[in-house]
Amino acid sequence: MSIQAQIKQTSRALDLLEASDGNRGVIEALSLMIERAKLGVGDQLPPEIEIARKLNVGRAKVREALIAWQNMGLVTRNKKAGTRLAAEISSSAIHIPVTLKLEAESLLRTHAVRRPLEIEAVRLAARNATDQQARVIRARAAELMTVHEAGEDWRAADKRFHSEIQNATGNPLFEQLIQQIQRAFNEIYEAPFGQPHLGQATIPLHPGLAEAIAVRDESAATKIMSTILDLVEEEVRSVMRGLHA
Amino acid sequence: MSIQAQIKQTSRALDLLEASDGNRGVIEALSLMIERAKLGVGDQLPPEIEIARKLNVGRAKVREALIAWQNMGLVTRNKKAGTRLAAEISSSAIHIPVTLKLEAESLLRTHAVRRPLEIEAVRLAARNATDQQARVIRARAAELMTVHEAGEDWRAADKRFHSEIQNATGNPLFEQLIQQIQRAFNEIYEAPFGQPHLGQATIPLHPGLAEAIAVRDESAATKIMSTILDLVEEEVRSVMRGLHA
DNA sequence: TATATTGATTTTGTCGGACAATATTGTAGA
DNA sequence: TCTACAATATTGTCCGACAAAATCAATATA
Repeated sequence: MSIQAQIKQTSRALDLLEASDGNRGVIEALSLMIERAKLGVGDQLPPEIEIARKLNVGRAKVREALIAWQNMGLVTRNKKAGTRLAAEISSSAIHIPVTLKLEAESLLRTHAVRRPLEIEAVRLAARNATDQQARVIRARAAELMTVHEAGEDWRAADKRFHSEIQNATGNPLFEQLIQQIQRAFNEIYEAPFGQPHLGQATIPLHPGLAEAIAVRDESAATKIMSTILDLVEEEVRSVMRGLHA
Repeated sequence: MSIQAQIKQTSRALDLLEASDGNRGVIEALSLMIERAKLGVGDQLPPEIEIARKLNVGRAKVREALIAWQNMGLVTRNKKAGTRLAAEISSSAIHIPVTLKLEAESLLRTHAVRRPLEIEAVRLAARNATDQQARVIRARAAELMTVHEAGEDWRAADKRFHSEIQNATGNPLFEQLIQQIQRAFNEIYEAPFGQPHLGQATIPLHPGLAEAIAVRDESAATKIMSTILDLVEEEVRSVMRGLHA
């Protein structure tokens, strides 16, 4: 290898920290700025021009960083209204974009990916939940039953229940991943089929699930969760059959 | 509401299709262009300026679209080398961005999420693999062993092996998700710890895994995969311990 | 001949300035 | 008090220019 090439490599390795991928520097500086100013969800950022001046970079660079955040759903941008925070931003966190490529026939595939994650989440919840969390899970299940029996829209309550379970795993990634997959699922489901009210049949199973987690019975909990997922899958299949007919 | 405001709203609703979020139009046009030109993974796109001319928009707009794709991992961009496709792009697919928020201590958490996905992938592969796919998996395992015994860098071969398994599930979402999580894992791993050569100890187990899948033994296959994941996890733990000491 | 160096070229990256589009805000009038 | 209109701030888009870097080709050197 030539001397110059060696020098090049060395210097590149040294620069990796700050230069590694384009506007990372700007993003980090912005995160820090936000943290310092104690901006929370809903707060407005300074205009692009001002940020650019403050960070001593061009407006284009700031724009790219902000657009990247917009694509990740961390901020919303509007003319005149400016850029507003849509999620908590801390300088210690890395946001990693993952893209799911969804085609029309992806409904069942999405569900197939969700399955192992949900089951593992339930298992971990049964293993790791604190007594406090177990109580909350039981309460959420009771709440869900009340809403359901009253004939009201139970989806929000259902979501709260499962959120609590995922929260009890002790690993926030489960909640993040599952909910985003769920969101993707709804996105392709709503388009052709309208309002999703999937999973009605599974609701009577929920109190049992809560109970199994509360008494730390991993095997019973995963078994119930598995049944729930089976029912949902069956429902999806029948809806799709109905559509093709 | 004023008449003008009403008109405004109506026209906005009509425009929603194409204008909804900024450069969606450009992105769609680009997808179509790529599909027409039959560009696949690894192929190079025309330079920004040319794309801009062809789509009759400014270079800035094209750049934003391409950068959005870059952030989603769909393309790679380099000076002089140009923009290359890193994933299949078709106009019929939706790319849904999912962002994982990773904190410093996320290494093990990332692994914990990967675990159920990998195990389920292996199970499905054992169930669904065609004879042809089984043969390829066996071949990849043999290849991996050769490379490893020769003392060379086995990571690429390892990746090919696991890709083939995920491919054999019949559900492309598994491959997408697992590999992106893996990418995230490496991103936080490489930064503090340097070269990642994790999983060396698991290589001797790989031929057995290939064999189990080939003979459709789901339970043996998931068992071996589980062991492999355990070993990797232990390795991560020990590396982290070494660092804290 | 083979290898290393140098230089040319192409493409993305960054900047600055200008104007367009538009949502918000304020203001005047019914 | 509400409605319609105008002013204004901010993002969105375009253009032109140059910087930076990676690749490729030609040249020099061992």
